Formats: sequence, structure tokens, C-alpha cells
Amino acid sequence: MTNEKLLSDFKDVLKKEGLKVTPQRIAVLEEIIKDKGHRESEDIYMAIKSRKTHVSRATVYRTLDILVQNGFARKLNLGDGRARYETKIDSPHHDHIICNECGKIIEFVNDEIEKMQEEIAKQHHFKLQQHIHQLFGLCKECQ
Amino acid sequence: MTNEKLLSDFKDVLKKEGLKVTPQRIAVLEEIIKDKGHRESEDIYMAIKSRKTHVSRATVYRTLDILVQNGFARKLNLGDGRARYETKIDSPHHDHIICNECGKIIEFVNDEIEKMQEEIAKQHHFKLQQHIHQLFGLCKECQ
DNA sequence: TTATAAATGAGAATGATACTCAATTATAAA
DNA sequence: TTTATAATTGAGTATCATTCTCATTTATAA
Repeated sequence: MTNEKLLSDFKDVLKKEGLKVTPQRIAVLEEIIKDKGHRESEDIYMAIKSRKTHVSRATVYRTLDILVQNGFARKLNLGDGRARYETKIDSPHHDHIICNECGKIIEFVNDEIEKMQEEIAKQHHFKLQQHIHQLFGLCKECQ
Repeated sequence: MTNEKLLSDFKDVLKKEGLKVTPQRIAVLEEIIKDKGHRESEDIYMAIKSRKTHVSRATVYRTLDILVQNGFARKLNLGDGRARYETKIDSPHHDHIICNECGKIIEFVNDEIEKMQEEIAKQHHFKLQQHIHQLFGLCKECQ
């Protein structure tokens, strides 16, 4: 998806929800698009601030919520108390391997595991809604 | 393992580490044994307090750390900002399914997934150390 | 029994995130 | 284009789980 399309989609969503299109909201979206990495709210806040747009931490959090709520971004919980955000646009589902030493994050997909999760949920009469699957260890460089 | 054996093992560990055997520490161990559920620090604190032993939140946290460090307990991160603790004694590795509605937690084990995780780690040249695998959805009663 | 290092607990500190509310701003209507 | 107004913003405060501090208490080795 082109960035123009994305931006216009975002504006449409905002309008549809009766929300206003503000420079701060656009800036957060742009940051999420620009660096597809697994970014902390603070990073995004600093990045926007160090550019041009005046923004507050509160607004960054609020906008990230909007993005997550509307399928533009995913929120990750890596267990260290700081949420990470990554674009969800053109980015199929995946899970993560995290290096315990340097913090490097690699994405992985495994369809068999996905299927098994469904089966496990079924066995326990659960209707599966989401899952968290994270592998932690030492990356090649840190071993 | 009998509770007597467990208690004596715990005392041995404390001694080996140059730590003292205190009523507070014993009480936390007893709570972890008593209710094998997935308990919050606050629950354990309240349970000990409502009995007989004088204890503080700080000491509960400190003791839970000791228990985790020495293989008596596991610390779980369910993504809601409160850690859960469960006994690790006579309790083989497992992962969890959590109901998004009522919070019910069910344990599951799947050897194939365990194996695949190893493979995935290998593919990415990681030395696997731990993992988090949690399924979230609606339990039978909450659907 | 004593000496002493470790443990405890009350309360303060921390850190990420959420909330409050007065001032600002986007936007629909005139 | 101007205006009216409801939504948004941001500075600072609040929250909440957890950790830290440090003076007091306690377990334990001698």
C-alpha cells in the first residue's frame, strides 16, 4: 500500500469515527510507517518532537491506541513493561524471537503452530481470539 | 514431593546461599504450595497477613524472587501488568490459555510445538532459553 | 549470650501509561 | 470566510505494580 493511500485511509477512518485530522495524529502514523521496527512510544514521541511537529506523550499514546484499534498498528508486549508498536499494514501475522542479550527482535511465522493453537483451543472449548508466542534466547552474535 | 521435604529443601537452599530462614519466607513458600493456582503477589500478601504471620509487600516480592531464582516457583507475565506466580515443584513445563472475559487460566502442553520452537530458534541461529506462549479467547462459559 | 550481618517493613521512589482540565484547534454550518 | 462548538491537545498530576531506602529488628554462628 502506498503511503498516500494509507494516509487517506487513516483520514477516512478518523472522519468515520468523528475524530479530527490533526498534525499530531498524522505524525504518529508517519512514524509508524517510516520505521517498521518494534518501536516504543517514547521513541515515536522523541522522533516526532525532534522533527517539526509539537506533540506530547499523552497524544502519542492516544494516537497509538487509535491506530491499534483501527488495524493500522499492532501493540506488542515483550514482558519488559514497555509496549512496542509495529505497522500492521502489508504485514501479515507473525510472532517474535527476542535476544535476551542485545534485545534484537526477529519475526517468524509457522503455520503448523498456528493450526495447533486452534486445535488446543478447541480441545479446551475456547474460542481463540489472540495469542502471544515469543521465543527468548541468545542470537548468533550474543552467544 | 511432600511438603516437609519441600520445606527442608527450601531451608537448605537458604542456608546454602547465606540467607536466613524467617517466618515470612516460610509463609510465602507455604502459600505457593497451598494454592497451585496462578497467584498475584497481592493475593499471597493478603493470605499471609490474614492468617498469623506479619509480613510486608516488599518481603513477599523479595521472597517470590528467591523462590523463582531457585526453581521453587515460576513467574508468569499475562500481559496485564501484574505478575502471576505458580509452584514449579512437581509441575512440568506448560503454557497457558486465558479467558479474555472471566480470566480463567488453563494449562496446556504440546510437545510438537515445543519441538518446533527449537527448530525455529535453530533456523534463526538463536540459542533458545525460554518462551512465552499464551492463547487468549473465550472459555466455554463465556462464549 | 553475644556479636553481627541479614532481613524486615513503612514509606518513598520509580517508570510506563492514563487521566484532568483549561486552552487551543479542526470542522461543519451559516 | 466567519462563526460556533465539540474535539483535541499538552502540562502536569494520578495510578499502579513493583522496587528501593534505611532505621529497626532478628536469625544465627561462635
